Amino acid sequence: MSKITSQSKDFSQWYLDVVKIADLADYSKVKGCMVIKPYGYAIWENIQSELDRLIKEAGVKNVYFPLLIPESFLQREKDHVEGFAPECAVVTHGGGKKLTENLVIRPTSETIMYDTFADWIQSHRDLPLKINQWANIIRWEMRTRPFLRTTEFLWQEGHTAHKDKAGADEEAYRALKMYEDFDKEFLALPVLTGKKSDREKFAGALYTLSTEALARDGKAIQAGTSHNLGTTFSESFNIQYQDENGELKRVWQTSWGVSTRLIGTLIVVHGDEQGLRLPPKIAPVQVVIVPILKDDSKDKVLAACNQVVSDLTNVRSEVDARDTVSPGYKFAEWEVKGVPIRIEIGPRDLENGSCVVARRDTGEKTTCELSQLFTVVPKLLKEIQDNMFAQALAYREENTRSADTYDEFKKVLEEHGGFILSGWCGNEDCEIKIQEETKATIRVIKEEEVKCKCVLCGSDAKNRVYFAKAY
RNA sequence: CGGGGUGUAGCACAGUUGGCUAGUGCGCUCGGUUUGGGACCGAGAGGCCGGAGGUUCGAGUCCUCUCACCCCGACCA
Repeated sequence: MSKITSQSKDFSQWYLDVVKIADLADYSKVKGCMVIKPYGYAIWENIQSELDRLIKEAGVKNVYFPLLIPESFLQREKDHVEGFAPECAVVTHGGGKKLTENLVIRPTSETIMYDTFADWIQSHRDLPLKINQWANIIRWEMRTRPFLRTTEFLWQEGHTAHKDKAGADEEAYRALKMYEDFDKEFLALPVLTGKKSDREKFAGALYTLSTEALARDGKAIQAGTSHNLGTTFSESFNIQYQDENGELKRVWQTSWGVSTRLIGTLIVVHGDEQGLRLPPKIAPVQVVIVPILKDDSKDKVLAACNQVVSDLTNVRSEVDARDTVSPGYKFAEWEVKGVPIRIEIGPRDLENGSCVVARRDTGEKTTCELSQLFTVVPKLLKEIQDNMFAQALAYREENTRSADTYDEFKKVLEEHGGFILSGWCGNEDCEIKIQEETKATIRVIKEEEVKCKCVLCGSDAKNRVYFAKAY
């Protein structure tokens, strides 16, 4: 196993090293795609199972729709096709013949699902309709990076239909809140939430809500999105229902999703010089037990280790019993992989009936009685989970600054990066000019009444917004 | 598609003004000693030097063409 520190001159290289050395994923021979390895996929499975539970608790049912979408479906909605056409992979042949109509590999499933929604929805009694799909999608991005942006990625996409705007608003904000809570509770990620500017919103949406995390290099990363699609798609796909008065009406829709990018987000937010740090709730291995093996005490030590595994019920623990590498090697390896707790057990410990417990989040080592582990470990896992959130939150707060003038804005951006809270007049020209000159974009709009001036043009601001350079 | 860079063993890289049998470290295999923070000694295996063409007595090295990948931008979850 190679090491991280020496090669990692900049953040980008550090990131690639962590992905590789923590054994999460490899580049695939297919350009822009990646092979997710067992350890990386185990993280995704944990994210999936926890989030899937929350989705179902909200009354959303899982479904599966086809990978291939007739090109004409996409073309039915003008903004949507304009937004996605450039990044679509298109199938032109099948069965050895040229197809009469090209099939697009889904870049997102709105169109193919909503064509069917038109059949499923007839009456107000059919509403709200709430479904979710776990799937892979393809977007032909120009530059890719494992987990953060890949040509193919795995995600979850929720799609709902409602009687009116209020129903869709409520659902869009419910999904946003669900993501915010999930990010906090399971991924220990503090996120900013709010509306995107029209320029940054989803192609075809009325508005887009987003959760935004802050990476250690001071760049923002969009972790999840939730869109109120208005009646855009119900108009192009003719999704209508009869209300209580027999009147024919268009449904209001939402869609919302998070992807394998969450894994990339974990890396860029929680990672450190030693590699990955995983929040206990989604770590594939929560506790690794490293035996110190000497010939005369080997069996006793291993037996004690196995006993710890069986004592730790409801904890994902395992013994690293390899005798081909030294304990020091194992320590380093599991640190790169981000395992929250390491327990060391050797002959010296056995004499005292104790062991060494090391935390990945702080590096702190303590001694603990073996008989107490079953209470100490769960408590410590919770503490690590909370501490990681607190650390990330403190980092974000330290790196969120406000700027009232454009000079100040540019200075903060250059010196610190991070989020910058500034007034914005709501004019797209100002937004574009700021982006062109500084690379910073509006991440989310703070939805509250304010009295301040636009950071660029100086006219009355509609809102304060968080700017940042982004992934 | 623009700008920069790299292609030599599984990985990371050396390789001088062209010169003998292409090297080093990590990893791998075998043997032994080790094991509380990435162990050590010894012996091995592993190469179409990205590809094609050229110059030359002789090319990893020089020339031409090509291909691939990486980084920075435009695009984006």
